Amino acid sequence: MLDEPPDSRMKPEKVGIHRIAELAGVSIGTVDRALHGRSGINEETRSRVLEVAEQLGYAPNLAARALSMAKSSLRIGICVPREIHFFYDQLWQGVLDEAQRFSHLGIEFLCRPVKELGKGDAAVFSDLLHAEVNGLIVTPGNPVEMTPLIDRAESLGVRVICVSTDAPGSLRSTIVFAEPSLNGRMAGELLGKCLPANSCAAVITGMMETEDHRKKTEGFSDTFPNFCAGGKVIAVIEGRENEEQTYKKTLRLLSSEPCLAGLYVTTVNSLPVCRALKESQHAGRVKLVTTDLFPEMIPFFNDGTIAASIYQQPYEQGRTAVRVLVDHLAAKGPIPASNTLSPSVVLASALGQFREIMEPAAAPRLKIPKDGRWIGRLQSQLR
Amino acid sequence: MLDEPPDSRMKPEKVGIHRIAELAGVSIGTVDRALHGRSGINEETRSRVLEVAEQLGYAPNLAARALSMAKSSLRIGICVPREIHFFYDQLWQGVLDEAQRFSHLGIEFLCRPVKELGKGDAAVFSDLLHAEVNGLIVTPGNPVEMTPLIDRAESLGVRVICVSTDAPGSLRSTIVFAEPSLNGRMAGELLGKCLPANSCAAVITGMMETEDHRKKTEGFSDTFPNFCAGGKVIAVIEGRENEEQTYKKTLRLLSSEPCLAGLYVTTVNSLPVCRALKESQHAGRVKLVTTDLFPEMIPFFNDGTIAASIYQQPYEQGRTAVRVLVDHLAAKGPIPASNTLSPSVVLASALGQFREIMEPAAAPRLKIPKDGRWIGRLQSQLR
DNA sequence: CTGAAAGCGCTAACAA
DNA sequence: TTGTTAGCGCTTTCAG
Repeated sequence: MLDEPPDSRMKPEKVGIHRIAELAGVSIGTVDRALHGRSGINEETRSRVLEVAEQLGYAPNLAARALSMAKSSLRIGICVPREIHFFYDQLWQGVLDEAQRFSHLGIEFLCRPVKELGKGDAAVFSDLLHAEVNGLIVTPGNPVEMTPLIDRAESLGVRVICVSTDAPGSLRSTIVFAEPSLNGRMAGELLGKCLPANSCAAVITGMMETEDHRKKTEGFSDTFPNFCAGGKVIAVIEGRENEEQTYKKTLRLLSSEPCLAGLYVTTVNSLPVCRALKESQHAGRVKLVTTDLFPEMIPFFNDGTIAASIYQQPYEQGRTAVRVLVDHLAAKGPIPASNTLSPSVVLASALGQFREIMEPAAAPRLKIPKDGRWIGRLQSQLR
Repeated sequence: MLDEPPDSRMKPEKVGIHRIAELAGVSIGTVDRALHGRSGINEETRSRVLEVAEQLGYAPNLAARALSMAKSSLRIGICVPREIHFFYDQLWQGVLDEAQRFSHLGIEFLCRPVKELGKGDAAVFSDLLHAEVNGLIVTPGNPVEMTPLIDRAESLGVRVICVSTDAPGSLRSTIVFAEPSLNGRMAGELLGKCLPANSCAAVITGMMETEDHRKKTEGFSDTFPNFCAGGKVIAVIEGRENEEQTYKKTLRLLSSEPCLAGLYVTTVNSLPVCRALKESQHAGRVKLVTTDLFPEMIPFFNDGTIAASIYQQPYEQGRTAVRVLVDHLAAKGPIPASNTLSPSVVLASALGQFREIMEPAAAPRLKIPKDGRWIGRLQSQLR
């Protein structure tokens, strides 16, 4: 163990706008104008200042900036559904957790949860626009209806980030999500690799009108045969988000298609499928790949009914959306054109890793301020 | 589209030490003393101030604090290997990216890369301790040698976070990693589910003396039979991190065990195994699960030689380590006892999601300041 | 024991 | 076109 004397590090001369001003022979006001491309400065002076800054490797002190801009602080609006809990609780939690971490930048978060995907989000959205937000995080349940609103926001200089669901034709600054077709393709690859050649598989989805459901189904159908020689997708069943209907249709499918070896459920509605499989003695024999993850699925993982689940990581989606927006707004960084998360493959052995999700006790029913108002702040550190 | 008038939100009165001082009828100096448990204040006054603060839900403005404490700012030391590139470049990148995001807190990062895991890290570590860091991020390649150093650091009030590798007996504040045995178990479950009953599998590892390699191997051996009825792990081969040796041993295994149906490589050394499989016409027929991910693996994914890879997400590990440490140091938040990431299952269909890793062009060979000194700063935003 | 005041580095409004 | 100056909210030092 070397016990060397503290190394003699020299303090590198602080480089701030004052230093630049000094070296360039101007005042800090001018330096500021040069650095920010503001008007009212001689081009010659500007380039001289910039050169000095560059030479010094100047980087602004963001703490100082945040502080000095404290009055005109940033406001971020959030318009995301409450239902389905399983998914959006996690998303909200991610948003709030990350928001909290930026409390010191004095960023204000206006949380406006909507009841359900696509229900009343347009009203809430334009409401937030009027609140003069600088950025908006939204889950556009109804892209067609939402697109003009998003475009208007962007044209007003309000950066819009879509989370979890896209509004493809719109001018939104970026999207944070797990591509639905990728979900389908991963499921297809997994099942294709796990089943013997010439196997039959089926998809149980919600409704093919829904883009998300359709894309997952297509992704699966395209991919499965590539990984299972001679494999076929013999049925696509629409459960229409209804438990009873899904349960019955699954039972019917199982009895009418005895060759069935694999099943892919594209929605969160996997419990009725699990029940149908168990009750008809198919559990474990028909390989089941589901979507997302919630506590009620645990037993079906443990007894082998569910082979794997493709998890869209809502918590990470929420965190990422906030992070990207804040990085852009506060640090003036660029916004990546897209931030697609890779869905993760959940296996029984790794269930323990998704603790936050599996222990409702640890994350008591998420409380979002009723009045929709929420200001970032860290836990009180009094004492 | 509702065009309502801007809602009449009242500005919530800013709550800072001035506000507290006002309401408590004291000066900001006194408030500061109360809030920080400093001496020289009447206990009665203190509790009154604290009460007011609590009532107001006061949270300090960290930007202001960082600014005013600019001289005595936080210092974080980072002691992580350079080699193997595949893995540690990503880890470093995650560390630097996240560090950069905290530049506004005026945190100073002392980066001291060591050549290779366990090579000279003790010296670097105690060096950093002398630099009076407040926190340390380290990859203890040789836990036994490192433990006393870590313990000393912690006893000096320096929080130590282990990344990627643990020093189990030490007093380190927390660990950020993907549990090796979990890697093995996931690989075992995947192969077990993809192979028919009574299949034979084998493990190719580095050396069983290495804890990481041993744990992965054990995890796999324990799990595989649970998911493959009658399945057996018929061989554990030590490639000793040597390409040639691994290649030859794999070839030998393949010819001596014609029943072999599955293979799990626990180390980054999977290329020679891929080559052996292809050249002996076993590619695709023997299901291969590998570890980690780097560009040279792409073709083997695409042609089906590699069925899946268990990826330890080094980038996320680096980011998480910095985030946890900064959250604790700057915001005085608690340090979670452990932060285990779930390894992700990489499939051919999802390769595109790991773009950062797959496109060396996009991330030109990571540059870590040679002198080991690095101060958080955002990319120069000069014009 | 308590109050007053000087910055930290930057932005923005106002003067020249 | 440029310089000057008043804060932003907090820590810290120096008086009272």
